[in-house]
Amino acid sequence: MDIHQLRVFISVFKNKSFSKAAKELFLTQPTISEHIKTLEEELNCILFDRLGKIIIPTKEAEILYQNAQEIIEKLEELKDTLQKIKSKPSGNLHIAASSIPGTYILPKLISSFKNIYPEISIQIDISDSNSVIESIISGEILLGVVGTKLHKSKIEYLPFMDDELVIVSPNSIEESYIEPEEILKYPFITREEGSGTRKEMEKWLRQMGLDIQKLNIVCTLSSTDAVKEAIKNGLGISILSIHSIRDELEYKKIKIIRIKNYRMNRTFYIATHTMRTLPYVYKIFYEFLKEKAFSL
Amino acid sequence: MDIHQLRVFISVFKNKSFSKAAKELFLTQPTISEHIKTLEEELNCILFDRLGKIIIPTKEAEILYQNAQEIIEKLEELKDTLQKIKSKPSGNLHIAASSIPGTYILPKLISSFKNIYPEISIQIDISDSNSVIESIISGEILLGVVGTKLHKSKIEYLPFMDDELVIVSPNSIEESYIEPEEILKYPFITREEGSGTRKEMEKWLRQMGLDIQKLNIVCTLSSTDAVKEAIKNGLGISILSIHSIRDELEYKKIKIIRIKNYRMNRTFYIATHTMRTLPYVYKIFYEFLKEKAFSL
DNA sequence: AGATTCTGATAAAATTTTTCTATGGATATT
DNA sequence: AATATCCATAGAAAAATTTTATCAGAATCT
Repeated sequence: MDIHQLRVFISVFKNKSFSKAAKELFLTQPTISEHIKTLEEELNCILFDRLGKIIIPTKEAEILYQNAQEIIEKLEELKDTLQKIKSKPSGNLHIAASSIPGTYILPKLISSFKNIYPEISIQIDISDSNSVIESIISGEILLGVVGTKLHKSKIEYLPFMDDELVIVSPNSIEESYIEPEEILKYPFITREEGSGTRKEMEKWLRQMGLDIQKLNIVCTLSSTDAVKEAIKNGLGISILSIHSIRDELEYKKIKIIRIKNYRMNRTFYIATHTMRTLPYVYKIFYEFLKEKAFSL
Repeated sequence: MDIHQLRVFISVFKNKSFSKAAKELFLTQPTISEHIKTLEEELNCILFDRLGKIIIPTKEAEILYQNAQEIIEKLEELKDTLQKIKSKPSGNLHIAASSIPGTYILPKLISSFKNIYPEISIQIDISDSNSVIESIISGEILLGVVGTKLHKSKIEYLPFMDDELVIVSPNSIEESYIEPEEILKYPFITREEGSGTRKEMEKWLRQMGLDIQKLNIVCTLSSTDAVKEAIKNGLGISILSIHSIRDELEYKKIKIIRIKNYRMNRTFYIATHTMRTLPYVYKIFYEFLKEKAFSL
């Protein structure tokens, strides 16, 4: 059954005439006749008694009229709903991010996003870049923020924010610029094996040509905050994202030591699946991030 | 939009596959593709993300799924309703009848009809045959019972019951068979001018070759009951339908005088419009009357 | 009563939509 | 790397919708 037929029926019922319905719907009268006939056959009942000049709807027509109207209304409503979720973003935003973006970058951005779209609720899952990408591929998550590019064919990466890894030390250390090898001189605080940050750290040390085995590791901790506390208390130095020590730097609780002629820069990316359609809320958030990119 | 497309969509959504939907609906996979494409265009949104081997429904698809199911359910329900009013007769039966059938024949029949179909409520409008036919032609009434055929082209008449008009007299009169002219001897009670029964009476007297002016009219009354009372009290004779004096004859309150070699027979008909469709309740009642025809 | 003007029905042609076959490219599985 | 399975696309075939043209019946108006 076609909705079109129901519309035709409704017009005939209202106009009490096949030909008037034809005019109303910009169709010809035989077309109307045909549609009513089809409906009558499909529903196995007579809808109009043709008395020559006038037609009279049957009881069946009265029932059909009520229901047909409801069905068409429901359909219009549905179309409306589908349009509205495009124009009035609300709902749940479930995103994943690796630890630095998830902990130090997104919360601030999300706070200002919530000011614009208060009805949108947001959930951030923090894990490492690898898990974030995996959950996007598996379809669990539609949008992530990561610091590494993986599975390049299936994931679209939009550069979104720069990060710099710096050597963070207690204020007690006087030097501000050192050679890479000098790192080995200082007591070093590290993250637990397997953590994303640990891998990242090792990658950079290797890149500077340092043998990780030769590090003077005094402590292994399992969170960035714990590492920061250890540094504040003069336990040693570590390598951290500049984003993670914004406050501590401002209040001069710790200091940065830079390596001569060397910067540990990296970029965070917004990661999405190349083939998935983002619901409107996600698109909005995506555009928002794009606009705010590189602003911190 | 075709309901068919919604069914296709629902199948794809449930099966999470175009080709499985094709199998389920006995269509080919390209047909399914085409239908989903059409829907997507009509609703102006993507319904499934095609990730190669698997498809994932979008948010829009989730919404459409809910609504499409409801719409289809509503449609099935509607078809059901239209079938049910065929199988479970209930509702209102509005019929018209001329005075004798309406007063003395139908009540009894309706009583036994109600025993079979208790949910059907019945209204009888009693008027003269002319008005009954007019109200059928005007569409006000779908079924009537009358004693005369009028407007034969538009009305279908089904013979339904015989009537005999008899001369009714007080028990005090001894004769039981008289010649037509002898009617003039007796004091005569008549109905008011314009009433159907009066016209009928005049018609029969004229047919017997009697001059109505010569009747010895002692009283003009406006209901059959009043006439009967008058006869019981010995005021005079009258001509009445045999149906209207069934009880009085049984208890011998009055007597019948017949005319030698002459019978005032007529037939009652069930009258319906040739072009109107009878709702199922009416059809049932019509069949019921047909079955009970000539049974009283 | 007869002409006119409504009404809807019908047949045949034109058009549009639906469906199929065949094929291709992509992804997942072994 | 080979195979199987998935969806998309193009073109042909089938089915449906719609139109034009015409008819017959009913109401209306001389």
